[in-house]
Amino acid sequence: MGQAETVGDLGLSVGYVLKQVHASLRTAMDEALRPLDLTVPQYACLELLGQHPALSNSELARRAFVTRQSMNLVLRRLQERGLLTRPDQAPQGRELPARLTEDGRTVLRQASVAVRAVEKRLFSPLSREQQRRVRDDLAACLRPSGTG
Amino acid sequence: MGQAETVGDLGLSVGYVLKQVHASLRTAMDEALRPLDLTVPQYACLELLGQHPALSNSELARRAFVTRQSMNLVLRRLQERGLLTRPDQAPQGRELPARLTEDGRTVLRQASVAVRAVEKRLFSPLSREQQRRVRDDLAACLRPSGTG
DNA sequence: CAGATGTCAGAAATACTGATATGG
DNA sequence: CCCATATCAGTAGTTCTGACATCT
Repeated sequence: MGQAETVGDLGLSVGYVLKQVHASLRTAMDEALRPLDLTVPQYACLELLGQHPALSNSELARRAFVTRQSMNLVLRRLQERGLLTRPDQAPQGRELPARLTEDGRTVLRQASVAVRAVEKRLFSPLSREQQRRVRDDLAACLRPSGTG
Repeated sequence: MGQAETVGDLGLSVGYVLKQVHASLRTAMDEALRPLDLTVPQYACLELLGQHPALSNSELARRAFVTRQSMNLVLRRLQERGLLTRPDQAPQGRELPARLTEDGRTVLRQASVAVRAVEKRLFSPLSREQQRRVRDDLAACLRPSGTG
């Protein structure tokens, strides 16, 4: 092993470790949300609407890291289940602001509890101070993001 | 008001920030690997084989966070391109250990350079010390829970 | 028999691309 | 005209599920 120029060990790569934790989080969230019949994108949609009512499809897609097309399907499904409503006509422009129904808020509350429990368990090896530091450090990598 | 029990702000959730950084990393890696005609799973496969020769399909799938079926397709594609080889017959058991070809090593070297540049840029807001700390803290979240 | 592996097949969700229409 | 939005359509890559055979 004389490769000093390469990363040498994937375990030493911040990106690879990040991917591992993300995969663990995703899997755990899937399991936690399954009893509520929610996928992660569906939960993300509800959570976003809970905190930012009347977001449009495109805006929800951006914040949930999915395409507009995918978020469109998510919105339809959640609307079918009566968890949210969208106006038939755009109040202004083309945006159709989505809003949670009473049922939607109820499901969101249950989902939030489940997801927060998952996060708490996953990051339990870290102190609150460490968790705050990790969050802030990671957030610092998003600001300059010319990447998009 | 009245909802003081919820997270309140997704930006304060370690998981959400983690997801954002992961999405940025994934997008940037996609762009960096496109000129080499490699997808992220394909790159992951090459990188894993570069560091751990003769890994089997199932083992590669686990470490790359994809299903056996998906990794099977990845291996076929890379084999078609002559970047790796697999024995026609299993040396022992059912495992078909994959190995990089000379071309595979060449492509991997180029891909590694590109990906490391992406990581370096993404985490540039952090000092080397901060990067090390984030990596170690995240790694600490992987040891206990066998979730993923 | 149990367990891991490789592989095949079908259904489902998602992304990418392109196109259309509408509104600012 | 340019841009963002909503939506539809087609293609592709991925996942999930189930299944089967092989080897330890």
